[in-house]
Order: sequence, then C-alpha cells, then structure tokens
Amino acid sequence: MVRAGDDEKMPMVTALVRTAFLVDAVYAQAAREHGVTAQQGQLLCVLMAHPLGMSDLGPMLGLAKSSLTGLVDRSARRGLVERVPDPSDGRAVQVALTASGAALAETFYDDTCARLAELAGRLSGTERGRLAGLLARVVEANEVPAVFD
Amino acid sequence: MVRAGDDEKMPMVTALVRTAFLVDAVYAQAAREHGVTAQQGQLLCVLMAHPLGMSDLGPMLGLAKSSLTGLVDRSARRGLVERVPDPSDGRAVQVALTASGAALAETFYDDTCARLAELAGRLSGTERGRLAGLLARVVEANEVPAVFD
DNA sequence: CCTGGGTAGTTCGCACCACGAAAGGTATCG
DNA sequence: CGATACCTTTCGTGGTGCGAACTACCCAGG
Repeated sequence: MVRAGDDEKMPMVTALVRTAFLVDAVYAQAAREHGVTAQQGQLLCVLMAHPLGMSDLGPMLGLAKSSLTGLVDRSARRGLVERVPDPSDGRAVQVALTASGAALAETFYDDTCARLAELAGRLSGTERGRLAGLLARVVEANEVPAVFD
Repeated sequence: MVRAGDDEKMPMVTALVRTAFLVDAVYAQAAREHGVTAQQGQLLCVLMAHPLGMSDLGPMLGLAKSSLTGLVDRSARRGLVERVPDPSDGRAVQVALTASGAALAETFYDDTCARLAELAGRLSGTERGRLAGLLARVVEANEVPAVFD
C-alpha cells in the first residue's frame, strides 16, 4: 500500500518497519532465553562499557524518569545491577552492573550479536558492508543514542 | 564493541539495532500523537486491508493468543475495532475496523509513513532504493510477517 | 551565608502489555 | 456418538510506560 519509489520492489518504509519488527523479535527471543526481558537486556548492554547516571540512561534508552526507576528497580531486584551513590553529587546515583549482571550481559550480548548477524546471512559481504553503511548514515542523521555497541 | 566487517564504519549488527530503535521510537511517537499505543496502531494497520481472524492475527503480530485477546479487548473498548462472528466457523471471530478505527488507521498510517520516509531524507533516491532492496532481502529471507504494507 | 531556581531521582496512580495454563464452546473424524 | 482437535477467552502474574507530585541536593547570585 505504501507507494514504491523508483525500482523498489518493497517500499523503503515497509522495509524499515519490517526490519525493525524482525530485529525486535530476535532481540526479545534472545533476551527471553537468557532469562531477562528485552528492556532489561538493553539496560545491561548499555551498562557494559561503564556505569551511568540515571540522567544519562534515561535519554539514551528513550525512557521517562519514572520508567527508568522501575526498570532499574526490577533489574536490581534480580541482582543484575546496583545503584552506587555518586561521590560528586549527593542527588545522583550511578547504575552499575553487578558481577552476575556483567556475566549475563556479556553472554546475552554475544549471543544477540550472533543472532542478528545471522539475519543478513543471505547477503554477500559486500552487500552487508553496503547495508551497514547506508543504515549508519540514517542512524547518524537522526542522532540515535548509542544503544548497542 | 561489535567487530566491524570489511570497510564498515559501524558494524552491521549495531546499525540494525540502532535502526530498529529509531523506527520504534518514531512509530511510538506517531502513535502517541494519534492517541493510540504503538501496539494498537500496529493492529489497526494490519486490519486496514481487510478483517482477520485471531488465529491469523496472532502469528502476524508475534503475539500469544491471550495477548492478542487483551489487545483486541482494549482496542474494542476504544471503539476502534469490533469482533464479528465468522459465519463459516462458530468458534472463530473476525476482527474488523470500525468506521472510526478505519479513519484513525488511515491518518496514523499516512503520518507514520511520512515520518519514516523522512528518516532517510539525507540519502539520495538511488541510495534509498538500494537500502530498501537490501532490507527487503533480509526481511524476505527471515519470513517477516506483512506487518506494514 | 542565605535563598531561589534548577537538578536528580523516587513515589504514586493508572493503563497497557506480555505469557502460560486452564477452561468452555465448536468442529471434525473414525 | 465419542474422542480429539481447534478457536478463543479467562485467570493469574509480572513487566512496562507515563505524568504529576514530592524529597533531597546543588549552585549562582545577592
């Protein structure tokens, strides 16, 4: 129903939405198999590099402050993250991975990368590079936060 | 952190995840502005072509049966869809858009298409065609349901 | 040193969303 | 006609999202 552009078999908007749908499904399935929800998995992945404050995490994950509080609450209850008082600001906390959270984050991340890489298994290496380059430009142009490294 | 392939500035897996994140955010924002949730918007779009049975909708939307029941309940409560008994099978119902649901679906769909099309505004027409072609092949190879037409 | 404006994060209330197990009604087949 | 299968809903549970309001802390200006 979407009007196709020049030489498009599937319109780009349709392709984008279905790709997002696919990625979300793969991500959710991987998370479920690692015993976390997709949102928890995303939080863990974002924290792999280093702890982050709530005011950095919120915008990065696209969440309202109360939503992030709940997500961190549930993840902390699981023993995956912990709140660490910020020594330089009495109001702030840093959210850090616990040891078991870090271990889970690493296996979840690696497994998810493998599954996602497999999605494009039918494309040649050149095509994958080209696809990555085009998507990277879209992502950069729209200033998407660094939700997956 | 993801290992880049040949001549990739951003690894493909990272580009895929961030693109999905971006599309989800745009879709959720459009839905919110049209007064529905992203899930409800997706249901409405899928029903634009014609009514569907629950057993077709579930797999198409990637939902468990009880989840779909709830989504249809909430959408019906909003007056957007209705359950119609299937004349050929007393067990089954067809879910159809109401008049107001159809109107909302159309404006939401058109608006969402415009916003998503704009995401790739920085790419040339040729590049958009190329991106659509590559994504279409990934989507087809992974048998993604027709969640957006 | 005090204060007002701003920041950081949590609580509360609410609605939405996801799933699995079980149940009720209907269809089909031997 | 009875057994099995299918269709959908119900129930219980946990997760998720948001806005408004609140508490505690920070900081620059007077």
